[in-house]
Amino acid sequence: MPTIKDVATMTGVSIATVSRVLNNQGGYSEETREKIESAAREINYYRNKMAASLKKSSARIIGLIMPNAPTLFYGDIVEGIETVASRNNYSVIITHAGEDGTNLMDCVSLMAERRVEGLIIASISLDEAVENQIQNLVFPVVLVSTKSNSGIPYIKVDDQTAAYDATTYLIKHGHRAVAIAGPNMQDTIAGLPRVAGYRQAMLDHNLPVESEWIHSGTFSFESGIEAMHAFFRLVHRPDAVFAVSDDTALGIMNTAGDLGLRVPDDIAVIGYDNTRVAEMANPALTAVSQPFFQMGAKAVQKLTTAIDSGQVIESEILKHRIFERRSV
Amino acid sequence: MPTIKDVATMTGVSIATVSRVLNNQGGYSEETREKIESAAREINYYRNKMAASLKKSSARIIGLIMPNAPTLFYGDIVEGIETVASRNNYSVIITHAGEDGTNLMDCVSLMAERRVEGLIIASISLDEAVENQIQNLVFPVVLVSTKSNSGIPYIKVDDQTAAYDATTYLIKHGHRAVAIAGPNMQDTIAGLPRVAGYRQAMLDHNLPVESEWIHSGTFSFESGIEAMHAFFRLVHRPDAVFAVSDDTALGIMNTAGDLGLRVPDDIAVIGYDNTRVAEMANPALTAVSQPFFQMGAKAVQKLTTAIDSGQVIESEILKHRIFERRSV
DNA sequence: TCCATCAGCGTAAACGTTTACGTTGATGCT
DNA sequence: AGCATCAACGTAAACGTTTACGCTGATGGA
Repeated sequence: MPTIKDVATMTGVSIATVSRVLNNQGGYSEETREKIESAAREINYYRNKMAASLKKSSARIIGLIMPNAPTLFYGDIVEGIETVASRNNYSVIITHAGEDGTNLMDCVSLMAERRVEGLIIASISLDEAVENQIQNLVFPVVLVSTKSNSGIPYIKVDDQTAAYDATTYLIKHGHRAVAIAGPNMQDTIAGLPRVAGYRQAMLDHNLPVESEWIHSGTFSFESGIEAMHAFFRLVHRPDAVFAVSDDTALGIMNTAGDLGLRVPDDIAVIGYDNTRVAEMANPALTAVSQPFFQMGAKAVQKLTTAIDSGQVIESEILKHRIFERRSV
Repeated sequence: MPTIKDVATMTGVSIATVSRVLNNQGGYSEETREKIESAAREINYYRNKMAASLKKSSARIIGLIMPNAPTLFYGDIVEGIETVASRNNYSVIITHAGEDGTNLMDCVSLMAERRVEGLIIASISLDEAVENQIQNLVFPVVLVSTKSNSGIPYIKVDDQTAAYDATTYLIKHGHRAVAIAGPNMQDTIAGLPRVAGYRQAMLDHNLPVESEWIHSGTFSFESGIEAMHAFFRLVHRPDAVFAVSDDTALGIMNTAGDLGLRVPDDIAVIGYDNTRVAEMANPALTAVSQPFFQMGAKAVQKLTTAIDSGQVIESEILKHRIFERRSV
């Protein structure tokens, strides 16, 4: 590939001058600028950012580590990140850490080797080894839609109060036997807090919760199907369910339909995430939202200001919101 | 950040030796390897891939350019790409080219400056300027879910025969008044070919097509809603519709329900894409599939073999398939 | 006329690696 | 003893930039 040296010899100037016009730094005549620019165009010259980054020790790359889970909000979060990244002249490089983040340490190391200037880890819960590794990094890291208990900053909604609000919403609409479907009980970030919020809401409204009303799962569509079948068999059948994801909510709604129950008349359901399928469901799904795009955007903003200022990043709880549609 | 030189002075060897053990190249004793490795760990050394890439003039990065369109298959295609990329020790760097690829030239330039070794452009149609730019690139480029008429290789399904098969499927199931909903008539890649396939299928089965049965749109959910309302008002109302995307299909199904029509009894619908929502729809949506994950995976495979061999990439038509569910 | 100033440009070092090539000492063989 | 061989390492150049610093000639002012 052509280098700066090629265009320098073509135009009879030094590489320093070429570099200067390529970076609009001034210190050259209008005439030489035109010569250089047309020469560069002619030989199809593209500057080598790797070399520049090496010299400046600033690669203008931010890293993104995602789980392999086939989630519908994947695109939103990536777009949020990439949008504000590119606006600040950063490129983003993306990796997957396996279904449950098995591969996370390697991903972090890779990012360090690539000399990213900031790192975002989305929707993966960290074990102690990774937390240690991250503490020793020289660039800022921020978690999105997950959290840490060792000081690594994160951006997420408050799962517990979001869950609290969701079930309270059901209660306010007259439901007394409300169930929860889909939470992974091993998941201390998105699982347990949501059932805790659910429990608290029931408690605060003096409603009993039967143990069969808590049907755990994996946040998946299938979890919703299983849960609904289980609920259906109950003698004291719930009349509303808080699904811990939109996928799960659709599973609930579909099998409710198969079972001859009408949503929301026979059974109300509220979802979680407010992905694009929520409005496409039938009936349209009422859901509490996680603002994925905004989360990604905010993560990059925090990262860039941290990079520029050297200041440490503060965690932030984003406010959720219930999007009322027609499933309750 | 610590460099190779730091660990060299720490252990009393030269940087060449450090480099050798870091790359498992042999030519050192077991003793020094251990010294070096533990020293590296101690000072938290990460090799600088940018510097290495500069020297080796191989960055092991492949570029991915996506549209900004909020599509549900975004995640699948990215995962397909990243999975086989990382398996081959490539990182992937991702950019968005705006809603309709407005920004595409800049994106390509950025990729060239970052010295990607291969480039994937997904789901964006190229204008002449970009095609020219791409022709002059020194690294291989492959298009995914879009095509080119100037020799740039692509991977996609055959939209026209896929559309043909979809409407034939409806016809075989006894429908005679089949409509098409959602195609963008400006889109010569995903729009026109699909209505052409639709028309051909109708023609081959001696079925008349009324002009009102072709309801154009933007592949969106809303397009489906509009189309269904329009169909409903017709005196000769269609009894089946081929939706040009799953989103559109859901729009059709939902408003059909609102209008008191039952799917598939009163009106059958077949989707396109077979995204994850297809199985989550109610009733589950029969759809012709685009294998997004596989498309991404295949793109990277072609890219890596092209990089290694220098050979030119051949376009490939992936076979679509109809996933039969319950909407027809 | 002389000097200061400055636009316009060149020189060279540095960024952190990789790697061709050279060097050293030990070992084995005759 | 003499030599070849080889394991184990060091030296230094190179990759393509950026940038501090220095230089030159023209210009203007006194």
